[in-house]
Amino acid sequence: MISYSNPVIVLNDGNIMAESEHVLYSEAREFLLQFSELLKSPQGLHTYRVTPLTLWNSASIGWTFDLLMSRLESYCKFPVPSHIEAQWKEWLERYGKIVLEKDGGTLRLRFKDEKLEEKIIGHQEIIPYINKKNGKWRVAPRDRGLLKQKLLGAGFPVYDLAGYDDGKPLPVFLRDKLNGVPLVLRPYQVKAIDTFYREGNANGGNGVIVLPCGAGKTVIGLGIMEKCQCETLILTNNTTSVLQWKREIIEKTSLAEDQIGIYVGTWKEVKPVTISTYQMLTYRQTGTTRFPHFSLFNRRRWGLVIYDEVHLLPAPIFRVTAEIQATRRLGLTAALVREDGCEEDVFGLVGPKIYDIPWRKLEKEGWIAKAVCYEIRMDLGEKEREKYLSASPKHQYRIAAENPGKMEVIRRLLKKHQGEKILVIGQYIHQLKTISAMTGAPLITGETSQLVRESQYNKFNRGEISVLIVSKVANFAVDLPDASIAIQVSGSFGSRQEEAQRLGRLLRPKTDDRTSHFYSLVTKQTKDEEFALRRHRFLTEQGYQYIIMDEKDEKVGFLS
DNA sequence: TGAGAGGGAA
DNA sequence: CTAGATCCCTCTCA
Repeated sequence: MISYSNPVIVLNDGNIMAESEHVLYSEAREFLLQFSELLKSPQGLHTYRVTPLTLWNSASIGWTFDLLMSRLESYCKFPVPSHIEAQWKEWLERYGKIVLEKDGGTLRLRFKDEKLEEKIIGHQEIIPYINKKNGKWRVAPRDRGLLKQKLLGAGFPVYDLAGYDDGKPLPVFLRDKLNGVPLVLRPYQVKAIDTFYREGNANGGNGVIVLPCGAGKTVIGLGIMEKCQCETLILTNNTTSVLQWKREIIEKTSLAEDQIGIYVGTWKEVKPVTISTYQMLTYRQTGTTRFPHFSLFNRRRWGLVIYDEVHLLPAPIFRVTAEIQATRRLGLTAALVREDGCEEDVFGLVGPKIYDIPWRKLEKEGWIAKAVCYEIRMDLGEKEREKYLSASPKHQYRIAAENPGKMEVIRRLLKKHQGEKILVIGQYIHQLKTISAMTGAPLITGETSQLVRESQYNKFNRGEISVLIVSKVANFAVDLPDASIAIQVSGSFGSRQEEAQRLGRLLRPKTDDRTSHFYSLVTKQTKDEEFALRRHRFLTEQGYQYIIMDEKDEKVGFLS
């Protein structure tokens, strides 16, 4: 029921405002994220944005317009402006109105609404992919992806029911090899797998699954391989991750080592299950335009392609992906946010977001550790402030991020959490070296050899050292040990993805059930503050609250 | 034959 | 855009 005591207002421009301190807020947030995204989250009043893409994602998991509106009204202070309601209805209901289906040996585009057919005729860019005969819109199978991409770009999502090639069969079964028993999956993992693979449903078989770090995304990939029973190509973003996939497949499925190939710079093998990197595939000889390794997509009859860390998928891979629309495609990520605006390509070519479980829900159920986030704000010293003001905008962020005043806070936090496993994470090597010199804790950067990294990680794991200082290596390293405390001293501009990744380091469940603490150190009234706010956005969207502290450890507010 | 440095790319 | 990490390839040296 609409009521003035509710927390939500839909504005005339279509944005949604919600009172973040309201008792109904966390419930409302979970609902709003079903069809919108968080735009701004200042204290007190949060803004959400609805776009065609956010609505299509919600349609793809089954929301209808009427269901959405009736549920929305139960959180609203006032009725939704009628022109906004009409706009949303139009956008949402486009999903499913244009269907691509099999028709003999070719494909056919069918309209459930004649008006849409008329609208689309006017779009020049799709003409090359259409052959209109006897009132039927025929599409060549090889144009399946490009047509979908062009139509999506024009604002018309295509509901693809043309089905998949099964690929070459490959028996795969989940099993706990160590104990010789079937592998037991967590309930949400089973649900994610079932959502992807629906028997007899041509639309089951492509899409993106979003799950926090430590929630077992690899196992979901393996579970889907078990459902598909076919040869599989797995793409990921670095070699450590390639090796990790291989190890998990050997440990947790019936597949033997010789059925798994890795395809990277130093070692190239194509086997029934092959694991490669995005950089391998996007490699081009300098000065040429060919991608010599794209052929990997045709080396075997893959029935499934898994895109690990799909938020990092580079542009050329989208192009190949457009050509393999008849192959099942699974995207995995902890945070489906891109700062380059290619979300639409992920949606169009890999698939919509089909499964997404809020981080806080997994926390409540005990699958990931409890975590509290802090933003500690401090001043910039007089001398530094002068330097900041006279610096070019390009350098200002760095000056603020490297604020020497952060040192004292780090010292205090290290003392406060003495005895716990602590990661200090930052973006500037110079700053990290200073911290390492001050604390005596070892520093790991991209320069550190794999051997040394491994030995430090082991010492940290065994508790021989309790503080580890890490650069951006922490963003990519899958083998970085986990901790219960993280101190973020600087970060990559506005990267939400990075912040999510860093908190993720603290989320492996703790044996003693302890709470993890994530500290973000920010210099007041500088660009550092601005970027920090942007970085926090993904986690606040997930329901994490940042407790704002001043230098003296006094609580001064909340960001939620 | 393999290790290691260096360049280019995204 | 930044700064940094990573991966690919090629070249050199033993």
